[in-house]
Amino acid sequence: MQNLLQNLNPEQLAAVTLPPQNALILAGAGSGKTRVLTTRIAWLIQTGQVSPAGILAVTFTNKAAKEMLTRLSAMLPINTRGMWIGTFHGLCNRLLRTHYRDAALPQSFQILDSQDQLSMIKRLLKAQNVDDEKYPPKTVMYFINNHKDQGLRAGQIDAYDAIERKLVELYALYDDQCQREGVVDFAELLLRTYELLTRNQPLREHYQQRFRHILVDEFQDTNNLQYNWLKLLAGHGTGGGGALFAVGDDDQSIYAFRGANVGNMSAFEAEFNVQNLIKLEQNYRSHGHILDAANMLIANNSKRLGKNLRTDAGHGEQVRVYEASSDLQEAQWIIEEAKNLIAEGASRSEIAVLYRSNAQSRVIEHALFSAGIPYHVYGGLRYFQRAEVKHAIAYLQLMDNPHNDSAFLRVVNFPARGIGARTLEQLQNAAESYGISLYAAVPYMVGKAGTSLGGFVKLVEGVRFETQQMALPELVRITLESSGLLAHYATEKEGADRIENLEQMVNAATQFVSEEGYGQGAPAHLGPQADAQAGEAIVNADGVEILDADAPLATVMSPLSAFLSHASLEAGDNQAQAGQEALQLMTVHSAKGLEFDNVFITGLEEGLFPHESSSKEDGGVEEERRLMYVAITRARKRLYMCFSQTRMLHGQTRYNMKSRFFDELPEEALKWLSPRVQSHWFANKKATWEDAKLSGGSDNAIAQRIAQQKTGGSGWRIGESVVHAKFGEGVIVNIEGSGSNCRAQINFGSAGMKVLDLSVAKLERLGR
DNA sequence: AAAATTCCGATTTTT
DNA sequence: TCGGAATTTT
Repeated sequence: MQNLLQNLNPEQLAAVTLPPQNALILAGAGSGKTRVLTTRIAWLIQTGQVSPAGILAVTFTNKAAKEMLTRLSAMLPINTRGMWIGTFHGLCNRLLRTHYRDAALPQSFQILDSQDQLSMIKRLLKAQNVDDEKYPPKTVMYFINNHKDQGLRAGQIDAYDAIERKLVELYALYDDQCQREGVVDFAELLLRTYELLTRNQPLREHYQQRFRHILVDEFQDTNNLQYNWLKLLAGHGTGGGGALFAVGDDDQSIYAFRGANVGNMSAFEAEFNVQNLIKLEQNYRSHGHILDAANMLIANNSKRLGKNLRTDAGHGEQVRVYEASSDLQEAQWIIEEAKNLIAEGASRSEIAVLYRSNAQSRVIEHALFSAGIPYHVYGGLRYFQRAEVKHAIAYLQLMDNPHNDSAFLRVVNFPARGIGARTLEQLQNAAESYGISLYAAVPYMVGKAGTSLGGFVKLVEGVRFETQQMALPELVRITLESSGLLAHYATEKEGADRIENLEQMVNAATQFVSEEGYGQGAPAHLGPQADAQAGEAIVNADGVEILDADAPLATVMSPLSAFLSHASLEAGDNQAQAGQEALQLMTVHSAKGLEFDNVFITGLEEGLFPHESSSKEDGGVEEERRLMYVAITRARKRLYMCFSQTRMLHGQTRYNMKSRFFDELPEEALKWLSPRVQSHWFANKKATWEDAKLSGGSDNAIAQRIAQQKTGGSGWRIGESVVHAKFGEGVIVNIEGSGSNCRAQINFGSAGMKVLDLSVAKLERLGR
């Protein structure tokens, strides 16, 4: 215990040892948030205030859940099994598996990832003869998901026009189809669980009484459904529920675009009558100048809960700012500085290059590649998303639940076995008219189609039978073999990597079996294991028996089902990073939660960061500012910021102004590395030749770029910075016509793009 | 059924 | 511009 609370600062200590009441912890970046969360759990258990089974800890990502578990088992001598620590989706999965009958799901329901969901919607639109120009599949998907995230079923939506009515209809049809197939999408996991607990009083009360302490990480990222889900479990308004301990940072709320509602923080404070609000403002990560920059920037946001980070570390070095003339040159500069850092002894993995959008990585990657510096890009395809792996998973899914049409269609003719588009169309019609799955419709097919499809069914059934008594890894191996996938890729030229990925799956299954505590030899197909310790049986007043969805999962899921859930809910690592020392390239979003000694924030230009589409939605710029805040607070020792006067985007050269965020940073914390007086025209001219050299451009390319420096005889040049009395600072993007008919297209940033007559408009040159 | 061609979209992302 | 998905050609 002494150990546990050692070295906590007063605020952290206060948070950890709060009485069992609702609490809101405002945890600034680098303030030891995870430490507080895990120490709180350990303290509650060690002081005997709660048993491990009374703990529910919820996170958003598997990574965060895993980290919490790891830290906890280091702190506590006891088994962490009894605690419920996981993601919203993972916990819902567990609840639904246990109470599948009450939730009206088949025991081996399967989880659709976003890809599967989209393809299912496409299929639905086709079957319904819906014009996909008028109702793009993506739009339908967003409509469905957004409403599920709000807790709304199709029947609960008020539609005001024909289009909305159609979307509602499609939503209902989609849900029907999912139900027929026995599949659920990600949002459905949450909504189903919410509805289950709302509807079923004994179940609800059982879990409300069980979970004495509910702890939530990254609370600012919760959407409305998640908030209501927590409210329900915490027994809000019933008096009988547990205490909700929410940890979050409103200044790091950067996921509004996927439904996160920062307002949940203040809603929680008000609705749960929170008496315990603790701010963690002591930062253990960054040097002073970096924190000053972050603090001053974020102060420009309104509606904050209010927080100011402080550090005991000194000022440290200033933030280095660089203005490049082109995106190529920006990349070149980054590489020079990175080389210097490495020469000074910095480890490559302690250098991060952050950007607002993925498209920006290309130029930087190219430059790094040319310079021979190893790098790692975050956010590529994850293991379980790879085509070949998804194919293998589809075969496994069919063995566990043959009515999953997505899985059926994915592999019915892969590897090719002569089942073409016509055959499948017939099959889909049959399935449609009988209201059954494709698999179930196969017996209705006659002739050649019947034979070929029947062969496929026999294949699936055959493997299923053959593997009945096998353990999971063995089952996976046989499936890879019998499906013909291995043989198929063996004939492909580029198949070696794919085969390796497939073989990797046997290892993944082996690892899964040992980590999840399945008896090594347990048959993969078998349902809840007889020898596994059963969950505690509860009988309510009406004599209804409730089985607690307790660990281990083996009590409620067959190893195969569990493995398939795992594959859907945890898509796995992004590519084989080879573990070598490499520069870290990623978007600002994916950098959240990480920290590095040295950080580059790149592309700090109006239109890019803040992104132009953010200025259209209200609160958009404030969210971009929070994003910038996240970016700045990633850095421990050294922070670089850069921007470029010209940039190639979607095949066109764009002329951007420097980001407004520079004006919101303390000048004394910045060190400008590039001369700021240089005119755009001169810089562009220079850029033209430098870029030509960098990219090895031909004379033709050089001439083309120089041709862009046309003036229209107006005295103004493209790329030049100007000031207009009304619109403020801008950059000339294009010049049309000549003489008295000469008009210039000018990007005034937040004031928008304007076309001005140069003989009329009063413009001044900007000597920056 | 594979190969070639056209078309489309383009912020951010986890489950 | 460029990568992927959809469509058409061989």
